[in-house]
Amino acid sequence: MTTPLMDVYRRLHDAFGPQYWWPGESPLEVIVGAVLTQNTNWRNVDRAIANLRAADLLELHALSRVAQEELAELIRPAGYYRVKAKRLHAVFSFLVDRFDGSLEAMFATPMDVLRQELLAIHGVGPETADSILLYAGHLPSFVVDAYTHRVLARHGWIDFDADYHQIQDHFENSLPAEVALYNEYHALLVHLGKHYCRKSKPKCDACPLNDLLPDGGPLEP
DNA sequence: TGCCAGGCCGGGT
DNA sequence: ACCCGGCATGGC
Repeated sequence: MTTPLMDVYRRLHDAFGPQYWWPGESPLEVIVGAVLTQNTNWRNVDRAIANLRAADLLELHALSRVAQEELAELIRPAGYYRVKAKRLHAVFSFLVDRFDGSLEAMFATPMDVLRQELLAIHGVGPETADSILLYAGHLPSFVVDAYTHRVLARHGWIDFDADYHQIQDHFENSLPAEVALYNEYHALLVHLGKHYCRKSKPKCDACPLNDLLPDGGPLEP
């Protein structure tokens, strides 16, 4: 079976190749990155994570013990550093209290149940929860972000006012529930968004999806 | 220089 | 049920 979104995936994969997202990083590091990258450039997040690594803090029990102000200073390059320090601590407390610090135990719980539990953590919204499920837990939850929304809306495949779960359902109903596919697809959409679908750039000549635009070019914004 | 980046929360209408 | 401001650093 083939669907328009499968075709789009093939186009993106042919054009950009595999993205190797979050390769070789520990699940914990992925979780930390998922919080730090909220509305933030990955380059800044990388600096913050490098600080944590240099401080020998990329380990749950060390992280859950470090003072929030100290954590805040270390993650400063990632921006919003005070709120993110709070959010990270909320996540660490959850991992320790609910699963005794075992990520393996956490990801063994049924995905839909776990997703609801993650969403209940202060500072974890749908994209962060789905990123944790997919990229740290290797569970098939499709990640939607601002780029996903913009790319699909500009092409007329969804309404501009479609909400997170409408967009997620659109993907999950159009694709086989495969972790590798979800992983690669989201990463490819981010790549496309960064290079060809910026807010300030409604159209780009080299965009591999140009011939899929509606007549008259991309719908604004 | 202003705008943007792999969101989310809380308060006001 | 929306809508909007706050949160903050760094790159182009």
